[in-house]
Amino acid sequence: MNKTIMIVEDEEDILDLMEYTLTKEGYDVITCIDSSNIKAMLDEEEISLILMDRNLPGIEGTLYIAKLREEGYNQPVIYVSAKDSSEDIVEGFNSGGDDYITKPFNLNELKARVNAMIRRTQKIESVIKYKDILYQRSNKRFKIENKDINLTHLEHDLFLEFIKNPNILLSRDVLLERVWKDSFNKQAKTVNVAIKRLKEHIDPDGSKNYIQAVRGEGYIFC
Amino acid sequence: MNKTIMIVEDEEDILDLMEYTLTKEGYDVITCIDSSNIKAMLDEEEISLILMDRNLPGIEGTLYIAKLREEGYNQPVIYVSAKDSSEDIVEGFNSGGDDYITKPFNLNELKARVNAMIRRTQKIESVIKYKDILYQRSNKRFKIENKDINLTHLEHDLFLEFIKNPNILLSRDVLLERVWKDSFNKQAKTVNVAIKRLKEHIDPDGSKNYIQAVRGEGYIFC
DNA sequence: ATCTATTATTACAATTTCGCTACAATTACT
DNA sequence: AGTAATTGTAGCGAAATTGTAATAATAGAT
Repeated sequence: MNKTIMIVEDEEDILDLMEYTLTKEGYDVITCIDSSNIKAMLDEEEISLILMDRNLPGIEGTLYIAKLREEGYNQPVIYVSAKDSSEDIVEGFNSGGDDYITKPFNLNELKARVNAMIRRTQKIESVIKYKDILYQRSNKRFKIENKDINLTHLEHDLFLEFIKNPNILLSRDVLLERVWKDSFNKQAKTVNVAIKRLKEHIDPDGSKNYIQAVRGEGYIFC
Repeated sequence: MNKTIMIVEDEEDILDLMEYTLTKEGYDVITCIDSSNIKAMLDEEEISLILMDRNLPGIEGTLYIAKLREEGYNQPVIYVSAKDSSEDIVEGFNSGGDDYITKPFNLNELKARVNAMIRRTQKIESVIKYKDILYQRSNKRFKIENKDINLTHLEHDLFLEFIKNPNILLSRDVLLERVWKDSFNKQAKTVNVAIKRLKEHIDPDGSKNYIQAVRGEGYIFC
């Protein structure tokens, strides 16, 4: 699945150039020529990165991003701007930006910075390790103490959710929402049974205690 | 708890300048003048960011980082280098770097880039601290003197109410209303017992006296 | 020092939660 | 379609939690 990048830029030729370059690099690109429908896009699509001009019609890019951040939008932002003084750059970072590219920019550097930011923020780590548990994304399989574990589809998704959130309490509601696609018509007790079945596979003799119930709250993996 | 930054730089005056700047910015700094003990440091300390010169005695910085990445070290890396061509920069990112600052650099920009990288990569966990008590929102757990405390659901809610209102007198009615959902059919004496049970868990030997009764009024936590 | 109202403690009953099982429903695969 | 595997639901029992009431201890007033 391609990652989607949003480019906000009002100069058409620069916009086209960036879109062309990043599309060729394997990204899906959504373009905006002003800030009017950025939020709607962010709400609808899964945007992995925002490339942001600062000189937008109507509003300064950094002010817009600062507002977005306040509202909880957390997507990484790389400014692409002709404002190139140290003060401008610092302002960009302080407004919530993650990187700053000055115009005119080198296309290879743009690609490199975009790739690096996606790499860092999307954590496409091919393996996840936690204690004696190993997960390989390539084949979607878990190993515990180097032994292969056979899980059903549901158990896999459930365990992965725990592995991704070690030491974090997950309520039954949260689990239902994240692991079960059609969570609305499932009842919370369903989680109990699913977890019992998962435990049977990852810790048959119950010695490890990876997943613990927190009474009245949910389950925690540690 | 301060985040720790590792600086790898063989030019002493630059190293000192960076160390001074980042220390003033509130970071702990570990310095290396060559690559010889980087790995040992990474294994021992919790390093949040690596600032890396490329011209190290013995090995090219990008090669070293690429090797680290292969071995699974995942800490964010910002190169700080005099090599400033586009090719050099792209090479830096491709080796596994997350940002690239060219020498000579502006100190404010260094700070801004460092702060932004830390902000992005360190999901700051939300905690409440009061004296030797720590509450972690992520797992809804309390630590006292760094030891995990096991509380029941009710005790948890009750203690949290006190932690949120230190040095404020809370009447039994207020507590009932805020902590018990169905407060209308509970009697005030219920609070007494709940508090006694809470105390047993947070202060078994009664030495701390976190929560005190105020005769005729309620309870106060301090 | 004694008395009294308030709080702490204890014991027990009521309630809630969770793990487990058996079985039904659904899904996946041949 | 037929079969096996997976997943959801309901109910039971054990265990933990919580509320109530009775009793003991205590602080503050007289």
